[in-house]
Amino acid sequence: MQLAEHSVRSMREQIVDTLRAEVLAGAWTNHAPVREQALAERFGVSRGPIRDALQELSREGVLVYRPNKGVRVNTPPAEAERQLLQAMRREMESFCLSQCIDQLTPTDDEQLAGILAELTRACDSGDLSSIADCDLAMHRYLVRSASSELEAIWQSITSRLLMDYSRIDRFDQIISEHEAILEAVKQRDLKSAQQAINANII
Amino acid sequence: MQLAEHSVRSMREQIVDTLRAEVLAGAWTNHAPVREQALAERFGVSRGPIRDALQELSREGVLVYRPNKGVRVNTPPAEAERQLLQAMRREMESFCLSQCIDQLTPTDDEQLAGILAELTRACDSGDLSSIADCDLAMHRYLVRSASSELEAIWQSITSRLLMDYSRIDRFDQIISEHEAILEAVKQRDLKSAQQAINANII
DNA sequence: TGATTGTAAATTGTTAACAATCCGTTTGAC
DNA sequence: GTCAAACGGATTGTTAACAATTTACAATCA
Repeated sequence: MQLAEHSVRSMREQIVDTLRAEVLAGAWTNHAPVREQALAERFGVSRGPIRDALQELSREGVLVYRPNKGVRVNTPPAEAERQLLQAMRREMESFCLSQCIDQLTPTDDEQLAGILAELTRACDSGDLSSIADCDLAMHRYLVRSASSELEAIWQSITSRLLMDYSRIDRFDQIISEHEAILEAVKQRDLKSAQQAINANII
Repeated sequence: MQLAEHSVRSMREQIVDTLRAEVLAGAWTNHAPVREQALAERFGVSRGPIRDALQELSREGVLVYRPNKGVRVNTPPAEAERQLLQAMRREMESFCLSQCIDQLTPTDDEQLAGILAELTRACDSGDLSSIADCDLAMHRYLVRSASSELEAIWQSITSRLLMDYSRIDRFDQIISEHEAILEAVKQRDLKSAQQAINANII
């Protein structure tokens, strides 16, 4: 189960991942526009790579782009749309599990356990940005293990849900849900793993 | 066949739409890499907007990007993946139809009829690029009518299917399938329209 | 006052030059 | 002859300057 070469991450990808984590964790408001120059100075690069990153996040649904006016944080979807997006996310993750579960190695189990450990730490310290990051990282790992092709669609769906982690009040529930996923995956029990994932996607 | 609000299209969007139509119609091979300079000269702009367009098409799944090596045309998905993508496309278009069908106006009917007319012309002249364009345009119109938010995801799914229009041998079937869709939509008959669309997505 | 136009600053869009990287070919040692 | 290092052209990645557009605000007029 070989993942894509992670060592060679372009500048753009790093910026994209950083900004996405911040937006999805609710660190940005959608009232003020995002300014390219400010981000360029923050990351120590020119506006070029910043524009690339903002464009990618717009395509992904985290941000909204309007010609000559820059980008803003997207707004959460209407209820009916949200339900469709969640149904698609469930269907997708179930499929990816069925594709990859029998090809996972103990190394993958360790990777997932590592993410879970980090999630636990994040919950202890109440670091919302890190909680959001770890929660999604676990799901993303399984999707990517099945198909890097589907990962982009999964990310696009998940980003558009704009889940509000700041309204979570029971950190222990998040942890136990992800423990259940990891346990089922470790035992290569497809049905249980799918159930655990469906229970986690609410 | 474009909605009014899209009359002001940025340079990037125009390039993206042009290149996507060509790739999806099978006009490009995936053996040779796509060169930025050649496209820049063809469109009469610098490499900047070209890079933007190629990046967007990569995110969408039409092309595949590799750092420092440019982009290539994507390869069709494996069979299991293809079936998942099609199931998601069906689910999505059914949902969008249910959302928009009661809010469509006679103007929309005319727009759709116009696309169908163009599709018929394209089939008569055997213009594969135009056939692909019109086929997708009809579905896109209905998706966009329901939610511009979902349009990007729909496009991403549809692009990755990399449907091979060059293997179509019965043009009359495409036309009649789309006639059935238009007829059901005109009568605001949700069930029939959903059936007609499901029958068309093979 | 309230609306409208004109102007300047701020911001995004585009370009061309330069830097970094890749890839095929040559060169040279063994 | 084989292999590997080095060279050079081609291509992508980044930057800074410039152009086009938007926005905020002040001046003008009814």
